Amino acid sequence: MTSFLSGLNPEQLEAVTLPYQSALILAGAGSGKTRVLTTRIAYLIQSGQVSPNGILAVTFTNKAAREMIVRIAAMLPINTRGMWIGTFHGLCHRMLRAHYQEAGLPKTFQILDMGDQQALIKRLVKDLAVDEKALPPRQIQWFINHAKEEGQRTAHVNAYDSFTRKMLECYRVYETVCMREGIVDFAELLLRCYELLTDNIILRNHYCDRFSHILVDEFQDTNRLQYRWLKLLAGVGSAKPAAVFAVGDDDQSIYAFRGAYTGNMQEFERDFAAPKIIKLEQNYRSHGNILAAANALIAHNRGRLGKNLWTAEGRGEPVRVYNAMTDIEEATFIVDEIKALHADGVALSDIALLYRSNAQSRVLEHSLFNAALSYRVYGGMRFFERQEIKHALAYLRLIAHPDDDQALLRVINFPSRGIGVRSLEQLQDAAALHQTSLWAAALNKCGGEATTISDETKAKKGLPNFVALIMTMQRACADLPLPEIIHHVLVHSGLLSHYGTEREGAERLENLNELINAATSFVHEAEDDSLVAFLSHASLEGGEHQADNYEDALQLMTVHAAKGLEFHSVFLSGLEEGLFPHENSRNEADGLEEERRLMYVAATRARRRLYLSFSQSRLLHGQTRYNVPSRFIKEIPDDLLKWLQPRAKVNSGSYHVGSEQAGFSKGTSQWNQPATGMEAAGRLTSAPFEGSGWRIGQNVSHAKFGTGVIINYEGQGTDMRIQVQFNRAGTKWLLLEYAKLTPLQ
DNA sequence: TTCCTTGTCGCCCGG
DNA sequence: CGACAAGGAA
Repeated sequence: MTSFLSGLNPEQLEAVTLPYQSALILAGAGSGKTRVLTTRIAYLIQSGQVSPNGILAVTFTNKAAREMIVRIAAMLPINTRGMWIGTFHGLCHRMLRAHYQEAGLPKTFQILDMGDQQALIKRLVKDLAVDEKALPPRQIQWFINHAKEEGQRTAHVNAYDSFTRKMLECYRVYETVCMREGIVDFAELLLRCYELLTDNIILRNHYCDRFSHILVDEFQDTNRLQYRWLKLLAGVGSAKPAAVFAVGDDDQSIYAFRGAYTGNMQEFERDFAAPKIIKLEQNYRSHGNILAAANALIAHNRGRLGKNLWTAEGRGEPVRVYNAMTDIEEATFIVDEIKALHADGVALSDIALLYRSNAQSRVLEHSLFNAALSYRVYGGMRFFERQEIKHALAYLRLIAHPDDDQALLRVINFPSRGIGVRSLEQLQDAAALHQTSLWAAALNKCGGEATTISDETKAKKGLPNFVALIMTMQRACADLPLPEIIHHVLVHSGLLSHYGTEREGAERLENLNELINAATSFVHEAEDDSLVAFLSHASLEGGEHQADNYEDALQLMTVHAAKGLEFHSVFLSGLEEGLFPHENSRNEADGLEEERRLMYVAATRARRRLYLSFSQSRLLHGQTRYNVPSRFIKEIPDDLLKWLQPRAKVNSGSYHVGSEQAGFSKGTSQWNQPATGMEAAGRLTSAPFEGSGWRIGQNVSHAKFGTGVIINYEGQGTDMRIQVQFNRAGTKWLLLEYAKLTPLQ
């Protein structure tokens, strides 16, 4: 039975075999954290201390949850279904579905993702006639989520100033609408579940009795509400509290900006009466120099719980540093280096190219593309967030739950069926008047009329047509299996034919087809294969469709996205003040320290080779910026670094002439002046267009608009139109024949 | 109503 | 620079 215990180091073994008690495991990067967690679960079950039903394990990502299940299944020949393993949100969702009545939710309640939530708030802001400039929807969204993550309902928020009062007003209205429409956002899943367990003693006792062992991954990322939820579920203070096994690393806490509270780690010991803190400090991933660099860097942070990683491996290679003139040259260097590594036998998929913010990826991608290196960018648009998928899901949501205004607004006129802003306004007024959902208002308006419409009466237009469509779908789909429901909806909504005729529609059609495939595999895997369950799955999972590509490709991602991963070689680009550490971190308390932890996470991703690079100039947001090297480079001892020189001749020749000059000439724009006529002309170079007698860059005068410069033209002969940028009147297209322009100079 | 031009604004990101 | 929203013209 101890087979899976062999190979553990003493600290790991101690953690895995702890007696029935709460414990905090400080697990450094690459110290075998996941192995300890999964082995602990296997050990508890194998030794008969708990049945699978008594286990609850919580993670932050679906990926981590899946990995945990797979690894446990590999160790134990048992059905993992009995255990509750999932994300905080997934587990809360599960409880709310099981007890929707006690939680005061409709049976078919739907989950809002971030995009849905933002759209809803925008809609409300419009209705409230609030000034969007003074109260940006993004900020309102942040306010609401933040309040909920602190466990605060509208009644609990202190609003002393007018700004907060306005925010609070939005929060109130938002809550009312969510209740009426039966929708729930991510933070609400947690808060609602927390309140359910607080208010309902019978339920709470049931779950407290059931889960005797609770295991938490990435504990440093928990927010205050999650912490309280854990306390409640563990029955802290009761006669027999659960044993909570919390694994985390304060040095890798990089989500403070979304509510993670590292104080949870300090308070855990006291609140959960945990007699034991175990440190896992042996690193099995990186060579010595890389670890030494990471340790030296993170030592600059204060208030750490204290931990120093070491390795039994040798020192390995030094950390390489490259100083580039421009961002383009930096990219060229990285590409050359990756080619060399690849030629030496390192798989592309074992090399990561990391950056602080997504905006940096463009230049890098450009160079990779030109060098014909295959690469894969993580963190872009996710499957269930695509426009066409959102539209399809909206129809599905209406079938399951027609009071969902959000979904209705999304597709009431898509594909267009003649319901314009006017009819929509009337509908919204009617709904507001009776305090009902739009759907109810629509039914009211159409009376019994709509229900009698059969398929032949296509002549009917507008609202009645839409109402009939949804009702027909509801009837038709009542007894169909999920994939067929989706197929039916795609056909009858007109989405398929709409995208079939659109010029860029081929990929969208493919995605819609993929949606049916996703539903098919969902039906096979999930216990509950209903439409409502699938919709929840779509919101909670977001769809990480990245495992399907097995081509050997370089990995591009942000440092945040790289957490938890490891690679043979890691390139960390853009190590410049203002970029990394990011300038926005200057205003935040603990901002710099969080940036340093981010850097620590980045460095500890590398097994064998770590490259740090920075550039003296960089084009960002359409402006060339001149940066100084990141302080983080200076925080690494010199004897661990190896400064690389720019490659000689062939390469340097091309980038010095090309990009450096471009960088400096564009540098004039740093004064932020609007482009003058001369500049515009200079960029395009004077180009006469045939037979007209005019040329681009020509200064001209117009009777009404004043003076300006020709910047473009189209057509020919009497149809020729020219575009003139006037000094006062802006840019205009004019028919050359009638414009009566006077040439100047 | 749709298409196209014009203006604004921008960080990191899981569920 | 680009994505996206808002407003004007056909």
